Amino acid sequence: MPLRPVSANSSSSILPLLKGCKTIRDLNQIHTHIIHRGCEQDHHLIAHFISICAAAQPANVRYPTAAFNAVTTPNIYLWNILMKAHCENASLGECFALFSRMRRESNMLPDKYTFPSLIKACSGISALREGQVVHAAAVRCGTEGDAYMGSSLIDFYGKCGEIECARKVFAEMPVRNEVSWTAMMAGCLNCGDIEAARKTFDEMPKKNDVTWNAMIKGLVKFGDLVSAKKVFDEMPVRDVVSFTTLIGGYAKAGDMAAARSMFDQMPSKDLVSWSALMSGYVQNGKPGEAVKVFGEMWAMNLKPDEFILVSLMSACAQLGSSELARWIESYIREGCYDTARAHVAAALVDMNTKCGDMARAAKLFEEMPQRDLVSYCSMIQGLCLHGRGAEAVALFYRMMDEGVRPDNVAFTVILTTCSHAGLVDEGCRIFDLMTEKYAMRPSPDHYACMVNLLGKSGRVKAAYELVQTMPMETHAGAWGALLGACRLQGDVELGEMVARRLFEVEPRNPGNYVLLSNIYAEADRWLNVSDLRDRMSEKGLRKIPGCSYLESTTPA
DNA sequence: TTAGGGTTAG
Repeated sequence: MPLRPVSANSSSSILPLLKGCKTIRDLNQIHTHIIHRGCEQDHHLIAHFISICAAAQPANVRYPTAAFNAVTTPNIYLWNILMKAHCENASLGECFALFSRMRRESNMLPDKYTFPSLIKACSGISALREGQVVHAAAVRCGTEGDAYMGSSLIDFYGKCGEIECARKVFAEMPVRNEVSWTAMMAGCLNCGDIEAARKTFDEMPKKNDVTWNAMIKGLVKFGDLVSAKKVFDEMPVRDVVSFTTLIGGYAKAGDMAAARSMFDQMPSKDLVSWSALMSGYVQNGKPGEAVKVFGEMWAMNLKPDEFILVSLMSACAQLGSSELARWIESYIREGCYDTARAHVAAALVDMNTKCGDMARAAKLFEEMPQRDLVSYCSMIQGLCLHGRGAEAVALFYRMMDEGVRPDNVAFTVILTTCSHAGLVDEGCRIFDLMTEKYAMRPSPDHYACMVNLLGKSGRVKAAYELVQTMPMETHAGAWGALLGACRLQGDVELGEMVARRLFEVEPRNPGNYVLLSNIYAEADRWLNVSDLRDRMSEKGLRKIPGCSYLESTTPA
């Protein structure tokens, strides 16, 4: 932002310039100005500086903290502004460190403006114990009767699933407003208690847009689109959020025709609504449609944000188009987007691996300031996709060494990789790590990966023993994989036993009958084959014939 | 100062 000359030696001439700042670079120039003009002790100006820093990109708390540190006697207002900036942009640890510093360095008590932002920071990551500490401190400071405080606490307990605590705060509030009622209702929805949410909704003395939209969202979350649409229709005035919530609901339910129709009915659209439509197409495996929507936006001269670009990259990854991938990358570079942001960086890596440019993906991956779980998984999966199983396993170990904790998805990715690459010992070691080091309960999918892995290497008995240790009921995925392994190894006896279990849980899946039939056929047990085919006909089951591109295009 | 909509990996 170009600086105009400042005429007066006062904060009033700097303030308008400050309000126009969008990036940290702009703020850097203004800060120089503040120092140069000797306005460093101006509480009003510094407060504005801190809150604008908190909203600027890239987010950063060191800079506003430095401006704050230069103030010799900051008042409570300034402390609270800095606290809010931390709560919005720093880790919870840094927020608490600032809170301790405030208690230590100032002789002021935190007030009713200090606590809501701290509580909100705890709600954001469902940090129940930390939030309870803040709640206790707020009680000691005598701020608990405040409406903002109460609403923050209701929201916090609701988001942490502690609905009884939320109710207690709500019941004890001397004055409730729309925010506290809505937070209470959203808490019920978060805990899955639709009836209680509905009751709260009906009992509310006054509703606003946020209330109505929270109710729609809650119904969408539980897959009750009919009720969600009914509430939407009952709303006195529908805003862009109501439409977008419903678009997301239809997309989640796989009804993209309804989502598109809702989108077309919107009186006005914002970036979030465009993003909801695009990601809907991506999630429903319609990348071409997503790219078309991007084209529509492009034609309207709208500048996409990072959310939209991530969806576009995901669509491109599904299409596998290296040409589009190159275009997107150059567009992102020229548009001054922040490629270091976790979602953007991970999507870039994923897109490049799936569009065939492993070298580019690896370069982007290594250049990331910090690699998170998703980018590691994208890269591991990319290596698997390109038949580089051993490197994928090595990367998985590097991820753990870097202190990134693998989750369920990460274990599925790496176990699938081991299975594809035939890395039996590695797979078994990683499966043990999952249960022993990380104390995680493997899902049926993880068992299915292990069965595939053991089965492919001829260890069908070990696969069977593993499936028997599964704590859940007979699971079609894992047992189906075991039947496949029996066929591969020609184990008729075990195959019969496994098939019996599968026929119980999936009596109408022809695939299981066909697999067993193939096992019999390969053992020349034609009488059994014929019996099994009779059973299939009795049940009216037919296997849909498999068809490959080669078969369908080869002349007979 | 508090409550509502969209993003990534299996």
